[in-house]
Amino acid sequence: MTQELFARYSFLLDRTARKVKQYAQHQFKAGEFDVTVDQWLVLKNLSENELLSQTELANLVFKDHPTLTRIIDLLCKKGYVERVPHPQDRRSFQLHLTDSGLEKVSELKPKILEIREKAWENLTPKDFEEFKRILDTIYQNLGGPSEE
Amino acid sequence: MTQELFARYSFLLDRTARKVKQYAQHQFKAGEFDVTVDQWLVLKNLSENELLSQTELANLVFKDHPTLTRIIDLLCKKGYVERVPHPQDRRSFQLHLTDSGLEKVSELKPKILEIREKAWENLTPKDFEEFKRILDTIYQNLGGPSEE
DNA sequence: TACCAATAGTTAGTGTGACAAATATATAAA
DNA sequence: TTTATATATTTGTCACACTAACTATTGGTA
Repeated sequence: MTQELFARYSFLLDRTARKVKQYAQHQFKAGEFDVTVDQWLVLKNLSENELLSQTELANLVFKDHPTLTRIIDLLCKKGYVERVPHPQDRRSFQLHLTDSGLEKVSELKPKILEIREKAWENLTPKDFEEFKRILDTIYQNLGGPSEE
Repeated sequence: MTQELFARYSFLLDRTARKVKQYAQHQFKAGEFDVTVDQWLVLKNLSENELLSQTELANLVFKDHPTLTRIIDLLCKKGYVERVPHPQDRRSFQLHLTDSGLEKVSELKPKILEIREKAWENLTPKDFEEFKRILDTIYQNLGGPSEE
């Protein structure tokens, strides 16, 4: 009987994740941020780790390689990122934020933190801990690597 | 400073939702279920509510109309669902599970409940309550309708 | 040196999500 | 009745997730 509930929770999880993304995307659009939510995730990680390869970046943001290839294509087209040939390994690139990309990150960072905050109204720091613990447990139950 | 954490939680939420879907999809494929996770959600809701219109169904599963149109197209192509013209309103359809669709639902239902259960190992019923409460709060914070 | 498996990245195909716009029909107002 | 507005669904476009297949390169090994 509780079994029936499990399916329900996976539904709520999916629905909420989509809502969170959709809400952020609306705010991004309203503020004319010129990037999508996923593009922002990539930009932000690049600003925190220079000279990553695409594989390293893929592991950081938990996206697969084809998806990342396309996101980077788009960010290159927008002039925020450059693919620099790796000096030793001709198969790979070092990803590099352009000046324009750096500027974009510092411009958007505070605005996006503010947008993200909205979701957590009426919730306590203890709730965050519980939420994180449950999400991580689910992730690991399904074969994901545990958080370091 | 806690601000930085918020962005992190939205990342974990997205990552976990994708993992849950990915895990289920792998099991669906291994079991040759012949439907995707989203197609299953639609089938299941149709089995619980006969003669829905697409709009009613869209509201149940929280998908937008174009997405639902396409999922139903695929389910029709697979022979699980039929669009029956609405007797009074020529704009709309009544969605109808075929015999094959009914059979598919009863065949898959127990298997899928079992798959869903996996995510909740090491978690208590109290955790489920907390999780549901937090997810619903986030959903409502971002403008979603509250649960009835 | 020649072969071979592993790795980095890309491309193509399908399904889904969001959004805008179009079509057809229904209903209400003038 | 005519007009206006609202509703049900579809179509088109872009972005992302996942799979499979492909190219190029690397590094180990016979």
